[in-house]
Amino acid sequence: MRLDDTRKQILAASGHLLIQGGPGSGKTTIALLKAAQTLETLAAEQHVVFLSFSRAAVRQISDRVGEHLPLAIRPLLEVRTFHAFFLDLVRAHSPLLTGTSAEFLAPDAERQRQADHDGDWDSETIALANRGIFVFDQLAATAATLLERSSALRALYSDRYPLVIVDEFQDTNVDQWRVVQALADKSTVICLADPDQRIYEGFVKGVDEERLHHAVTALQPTPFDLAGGNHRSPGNGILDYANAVLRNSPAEQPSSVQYVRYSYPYTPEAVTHHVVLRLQAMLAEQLGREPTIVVLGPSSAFVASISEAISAEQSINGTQLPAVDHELVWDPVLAAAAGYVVASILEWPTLSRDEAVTFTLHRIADFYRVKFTDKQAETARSAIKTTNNAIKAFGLGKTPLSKTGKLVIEEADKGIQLTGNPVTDWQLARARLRGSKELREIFDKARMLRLLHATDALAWGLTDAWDGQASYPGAAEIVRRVLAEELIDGRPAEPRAVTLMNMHKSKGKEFDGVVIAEGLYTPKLVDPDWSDKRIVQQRRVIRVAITRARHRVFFVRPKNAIPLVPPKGNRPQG
DNA sequence: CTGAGAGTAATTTTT
DNA sequence: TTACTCTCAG
Repeated sequence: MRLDDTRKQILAASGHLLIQGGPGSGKTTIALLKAAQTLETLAAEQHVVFLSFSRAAVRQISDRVGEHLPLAIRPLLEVRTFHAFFLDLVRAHSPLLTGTSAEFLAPDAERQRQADHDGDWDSETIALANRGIFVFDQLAATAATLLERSSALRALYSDRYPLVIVDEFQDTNVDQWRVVQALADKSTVICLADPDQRIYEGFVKGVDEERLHHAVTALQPTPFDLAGGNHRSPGNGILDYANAVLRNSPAEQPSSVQYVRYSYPYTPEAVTHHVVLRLQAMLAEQLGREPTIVVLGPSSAFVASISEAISAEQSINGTQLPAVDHELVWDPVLAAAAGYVVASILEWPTLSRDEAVTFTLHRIADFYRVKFTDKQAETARSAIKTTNNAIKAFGLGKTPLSKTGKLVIEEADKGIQLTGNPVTDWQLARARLRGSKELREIFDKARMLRLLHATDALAWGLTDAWDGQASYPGAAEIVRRVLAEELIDGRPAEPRAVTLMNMHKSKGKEFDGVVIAEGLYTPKLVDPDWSDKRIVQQRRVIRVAITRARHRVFFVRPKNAIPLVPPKGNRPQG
């Protein structure tokens, strides 16, 4: 990359820096160049740390380290997620605060506890942290408190990390900001930010629209703006169009952005299937290689329904559409909980009738504990209660009142013939989950495990568990362990040709082609009934989604959806 | 206490 | 369309 004046100034500057720039403007690149400068001057034991939000982002940054840093100094740059960084800090130093060693509550365990807890969960997580038990959300707060209270610890960390780079600074929450502030006392801090990519403010606790102002006031950084540049999609109008959507300003629609409108009897899922294949063909021809494509939707549930549709071949208008191999990015916790239910059935042959029924019913209750969230409180709560009642009734030798309870007993009495092939046995066990609303739901969610491509690791684990005759003793525990490993330590999978995720999750990623789909009964892309604030926020999300594309964007929208931008001039838009 | 039926609303959360 | 919450009969 040729260095322009702004970049030369950044390399020449010292002290705290605030580097702003839009999607694809090269913030990461200039930060790596700046890091390289510092790395050459480090004393022994010193490192530079580059903090980002997600494992996927860490992976993308790490992949680019090779392009900008000489081999010899690469190990001195630590590219890490906030959480991994804080986890180490808390693990090493929280005994100072709590007097006991640190213990961590994984997300599924946290949600189960939350379901059993009466009263405010946030205050409970603080109480737990005071006893040395940490949920993910308390890691940043604890790290911040430790650094604020102990000048020795602050000095230790600043000495070890003379330069701290903070990615996606606009979306840092208050505790992450406290950590940065504490380190900024002695370390140099570089904040990378795009205020127009604030997509978490308002609903993620502690994320604040004033964050950049706080930083300017507290750190007095030298500001730089890379706004003009665009290295991701130069010359094809995608960025300009995305900015027009952000500002709701009139825009010419570039040929790289196309709309497909659907109406009854076509479903958004089927039309998206068609569009993905068409986009794949267009880009393959344009680029002369297999393109990467992402399908983005406003909600995870809607994206999951698209995933289900494109997993099978279907015909639309007499055209046969082949199934599309793809990856679905999905919250794995609930799918895992459904997986424990399936796995519990794989243990039946080695359990007594009593044990088998009770074990599986407990896993069903756990599923609803995990499902418990503020929004789905009543449904989950009543399912937990009903299942517990069934367990109690069964324990007393009575027939449970609930349908699910009766069905589990019925199935356990039938027994299950397993073969030792984990894949077919898994399907056999899963097929027992039907006949009631609860069992059907668990059946559906267990399907996600296949889509998460967790099944390879699962199959290996189960193969080890097979007792050689009839059963998989300890299967539920193995499933729990395999999935927990995937969740906490798993490196993000290699990007696949087609990926599906919600729009928020796409931030920081890039693909050759992007399909943005909008459903009929699922949340809209924009809705004039929303508050102005929500519309502005949603337009930021759509801009993020559009700018993931290097080459082409397709929208799939209902026929009557209102346009995202007013047409330019008086010409009617096609 | 469970589950059927009616009425209503449909987001986003890194680890 | 689907799924959540509330109400009420059995």
